[in-house]
Amino acid sequence: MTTGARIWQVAVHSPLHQEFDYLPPTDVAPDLAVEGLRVRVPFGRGTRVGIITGTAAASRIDAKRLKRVLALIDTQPILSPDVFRLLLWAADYYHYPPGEVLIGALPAPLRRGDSVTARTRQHWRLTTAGHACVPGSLRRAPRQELLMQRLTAAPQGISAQELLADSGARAALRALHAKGRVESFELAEEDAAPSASITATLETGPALNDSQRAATTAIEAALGRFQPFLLDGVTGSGKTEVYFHAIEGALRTGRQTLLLVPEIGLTPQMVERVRRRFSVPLAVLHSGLSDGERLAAWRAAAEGRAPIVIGTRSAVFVPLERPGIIIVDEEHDASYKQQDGFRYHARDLAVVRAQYLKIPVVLGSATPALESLHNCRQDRYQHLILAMRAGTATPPEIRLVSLREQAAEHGISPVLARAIERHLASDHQVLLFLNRRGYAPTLLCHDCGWVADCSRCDAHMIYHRARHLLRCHHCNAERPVPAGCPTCGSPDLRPLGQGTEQAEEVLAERFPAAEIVRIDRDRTRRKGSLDALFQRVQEGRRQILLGTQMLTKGHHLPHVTLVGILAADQGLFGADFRAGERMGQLIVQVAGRAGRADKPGEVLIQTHHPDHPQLIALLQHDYRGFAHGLLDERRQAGFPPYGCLALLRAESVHPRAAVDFLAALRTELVESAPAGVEILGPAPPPMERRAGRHRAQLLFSSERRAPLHRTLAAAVQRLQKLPQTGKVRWSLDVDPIDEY
DNA sequence: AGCACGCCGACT
DNA sequence: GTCGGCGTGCTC
Repeated sequence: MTTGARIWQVAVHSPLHQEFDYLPPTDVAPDLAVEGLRVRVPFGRGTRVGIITGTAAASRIDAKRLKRVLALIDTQPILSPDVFRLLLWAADYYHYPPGEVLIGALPAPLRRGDSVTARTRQHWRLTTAGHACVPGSLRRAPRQELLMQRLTAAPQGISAQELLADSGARAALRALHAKGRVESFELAEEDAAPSASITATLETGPALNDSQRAATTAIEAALGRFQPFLLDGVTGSGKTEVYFHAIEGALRTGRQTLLLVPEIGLTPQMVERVRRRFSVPLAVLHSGLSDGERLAAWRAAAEGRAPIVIGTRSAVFVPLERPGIIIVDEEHDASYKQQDGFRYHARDLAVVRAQYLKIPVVLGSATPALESLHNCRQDRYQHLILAMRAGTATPPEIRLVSLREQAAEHGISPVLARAIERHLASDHQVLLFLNRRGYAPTLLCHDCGWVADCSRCDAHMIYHRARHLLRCHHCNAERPVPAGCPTCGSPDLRPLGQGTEQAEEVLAERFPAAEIVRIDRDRTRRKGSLDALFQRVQEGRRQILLGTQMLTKGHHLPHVTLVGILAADQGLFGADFRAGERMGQLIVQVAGRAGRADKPGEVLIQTHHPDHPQLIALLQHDYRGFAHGLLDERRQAGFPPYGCLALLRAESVHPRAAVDFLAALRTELVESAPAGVEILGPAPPPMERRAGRHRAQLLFSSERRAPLHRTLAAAVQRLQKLPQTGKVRWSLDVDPIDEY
């Protein structure tokens, strides 16, 4: 045995569930610490970028087949130790190829092998004329004023990247340049000064109430050690204010905050609030960025130039130079779970990362996930409960409207109709929730019962009246509305059921004095149109807002006093075990939109099941009681968080291929499966055929994690060797959040 | 995933 | 006689 490692293990972007062994380059010191460095390696016929994950004295691979690393790309690890470790842990936990996980976590230019360190960077500083300017002389141009302030405080100049991290800064900087007050210059990378110390806050927040203060105190006391918190408070209880105090706490100790938010839609709002509050550079990471922008934000976070990093799901993997705290806003939100490829859960990984970093992590929600509540019960998380803020209106009154006793006319019961009249008459807004786009979910032949079905999915096509076509909401197929029934020729084709498009029409007829604002994906496909709609709602009165899921996501709607849920039952009886939890979260989130400040709110829920125990619990404004009821059911059924699940999905264009494939796997696995691991299926998912592919799934369940994990590892091993009869595509989903 | 090798239809 | 369809096999 020699002292130096003779083999480097390298993760390469490839779907193979393994790392690859290479010989080190000939000119490298044998004791060089190489873990985490990027390398260029020969792979197959070409060459690729890889990351060194470890070293070994020997390889299982035949020496003749071993190739040599072509070149080292980095001199420092490309990822921080915690992120490196987190990614490797996640690759193992989610049974996803380590190369894809590691390389996939890098911004695109780094994935291709670009150097992380640019030679020089553009900087800006004040000119002599700029120095002569009186502070406050730009009161009518606040962005320019802010830039001037920051540049005055930094005589050595500030990098363009840092300055331009703020929205609108580009135009402001141009204006100042045109006035001759600022000039740019190039500064070598190594001379670039770290950002000036961060103290100033732009705006002071409202005074904290007792429960906010208690939460803030607990979080600040935990700075510097690992401690998960569940910050549990209804809409209007001031969670954001607690986040801001936590961020301030981290800033005071010179540490960065990683703030995770659900997918775009909410992001611009949160970013704006943070910007207004803190005069520090932000790094913002979301899916809408170009490669260059993403790299710039990533580097600002990794190099510690951005004290606050805000991002969606994938930002959980962004390295931080001086991490202080991680905050996950709306932690129950499903968008934290990646739904294809590497199916990780960013909230869960945030907790793991915080543990590695020995820092606190705050999960905030008005409707926490059952998993998080369970973790509080187990004392793994500290439960911080925010009381309703003083001065806020009493919580809205929630009532069920039974659709058994009174028929709804075009989806609106008389009780709801009267309530709408009443609230509009007092100059308020009404929000109606209907989770179904289009005009009608079915087109039916009145004579023979024919229904318009999608040819590629097991689903009805939705009738869209405005565009006069049929569309499948699962595969987006479109076709014209037939003039007559394709089966019997009858011209009497009728829309059946109700979607938002139809509700809009009905409401316009019933409430001619009100403006109807429909908000759903059909309306807001274009970028920015959602913001425009909400802007109109901010300014308007006597409006009926009608929409889908989108309406539940945290926009402030101060003039809404009545919320109506037109059809609560759709969600209650969904196929999978999370349907009840989702429905409850949805009702509470929508109800949270009703009534603010001085205007008392009212919530009406239309249902055919007014005696449903889950609905009744929600009437008492007792989400936690509701959740604990669901948890008891989960315990009895052995479902998460009392057991672990994994779902193996398979699909193929051939009708039986996916089922056969999974059946073959199952046969191989059951012989060796450890005790306590159940393998159910192959079973058809809720929609057996989708976009022309036939689907099947295998459900793995176990009370304990370890044996499940071993079974899944074995499953993946075999899956790769199984003959691919009929081109079966498969994917494994550990901790699935839905069943299709 | 790439990227090649490998056997069967319509083109200069 | 070739260009090219995507089936299957491999990557240290």
